[in-house]
Amino acid sequence: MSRCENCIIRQFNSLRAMSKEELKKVSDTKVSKTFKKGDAIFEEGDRLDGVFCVRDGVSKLSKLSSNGKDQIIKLASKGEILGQRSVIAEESANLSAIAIKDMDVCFIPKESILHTLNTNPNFAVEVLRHMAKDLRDADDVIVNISQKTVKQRIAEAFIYLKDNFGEDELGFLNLSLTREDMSNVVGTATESTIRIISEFKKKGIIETSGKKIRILNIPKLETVISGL
Amino acid sequence: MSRCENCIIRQFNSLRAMSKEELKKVSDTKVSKTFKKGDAIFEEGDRLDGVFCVRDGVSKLSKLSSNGKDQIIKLASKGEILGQRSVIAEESANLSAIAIKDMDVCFIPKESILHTLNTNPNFAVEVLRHMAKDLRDADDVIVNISQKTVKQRIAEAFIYLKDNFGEDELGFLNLSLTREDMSNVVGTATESTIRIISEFKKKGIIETSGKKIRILNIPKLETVISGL
DNA sequence: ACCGAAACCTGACAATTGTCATATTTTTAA
DNA sequence: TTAAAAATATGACAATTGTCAGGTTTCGGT
Repeated sequence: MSRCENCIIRQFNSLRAMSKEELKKVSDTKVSKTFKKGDAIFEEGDRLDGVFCVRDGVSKLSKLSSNGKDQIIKLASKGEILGQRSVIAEESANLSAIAIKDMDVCFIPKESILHTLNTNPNFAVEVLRHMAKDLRDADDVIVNISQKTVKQRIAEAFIYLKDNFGEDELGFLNLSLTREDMSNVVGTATESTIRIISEFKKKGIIETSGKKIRILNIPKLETVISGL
Repeated sequence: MSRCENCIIRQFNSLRAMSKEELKKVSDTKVSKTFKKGDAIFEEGDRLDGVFCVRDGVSKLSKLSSNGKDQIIKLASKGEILGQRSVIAEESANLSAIAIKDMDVCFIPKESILHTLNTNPNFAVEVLRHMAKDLRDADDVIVNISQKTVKQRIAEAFIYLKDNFGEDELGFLNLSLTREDMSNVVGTATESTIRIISEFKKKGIIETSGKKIRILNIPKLETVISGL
């Protein structure tokens, strides 16, 4: 089994602020796990006794609202640490984490994390910086959802998917969400998303092939986002 | 001038995790300031060279959206620390802080904060816990804004104002927002807010006297929130 | 290759929310 | 106190979005 000390993923998250010794301890207690598309890594309300470091795949972090719909708060992929907020706050999970692409993760028991937090200020500050960034992102999402139209938000979501997950050789988005997941990201009804995607197709802004989506005209997308 | 070591406000925020010595240093470098209603403590994009500890009054933290409307992300009062996120992330402020009730704050230069963060893990973890809570709150706001109607959100806002800022002897809310600020909290047009408040008045759910608002029927408000 | 389930699509309509225009009331400041 | 400015209020209407009801297509497993 691979050792954390040699793990490249580490470079992308706060674990890089751990000392050699701390990493060794983490490595000794960690457990590799895999999750298939659709599997839950954890669910809202679960007590987490550790965090999950994503080595491969993608997970959606969502929260069930009182009207029965899921709201996707974030998409997490390689390098992200899941469950950190709950472990630090010593609360049960406020979000569910469901795999939307087969995942390869390391489970790290919370003891190593909490101990390092309490003894290594570098690590604590590194985690703090990450959380500060998440918080700013959340603020931006709040503004977007409440001040932009559904069409603008969907256009933004495509740009987001391109920028964060990239495109394959043929220009198709590496990560294609179902219309329903897309709706849960932007906070709207599935039918609305379908209609707007159809409209984008008719206008030559995007193109689909099977369930893959290719962005054809970024300037037009930007125009939609700007709301003109 | 009063000393941080004796400041009661400290109990409510992460400064309580500082040692006597650290507090003394903070106290020596801090500067008391007052802001009148309408004054900006700082604005979106400002580089902050410290944080602001609120001793009295209330501030709205808001972000301007591309369509020219403000979105209020949070209302901060006694005990809150403003600007912490930006100082920690070493970024310019992502939000503006405007006083909505005359304020009495202490400005604490970032050096003391950052130095303590890097040397006192207790303090770092305490700050982390606070930020973890803010992040969860932000997640909840995202779900609320995208999945609930304007009417539900306004009803929730009244409960929020009552729970967080309390009522005076006569049962009037201690903090009354203008209709415009209320709109910017729930993310809707001012006219919509006015209409819904009128409706609540007609239904005997709330009552107004001048610019003060009194909640008359909490169960009815809860019913509105539940969406039946 | 086939079946059932899930995903996708479209129309028709209703509900919600935003915009504009215009009063009225309240607050503020000279 | 009094005039100007800001906040509140309401109507009429348009735009956006949601819901329901029916389709078709695509996909995964046997």
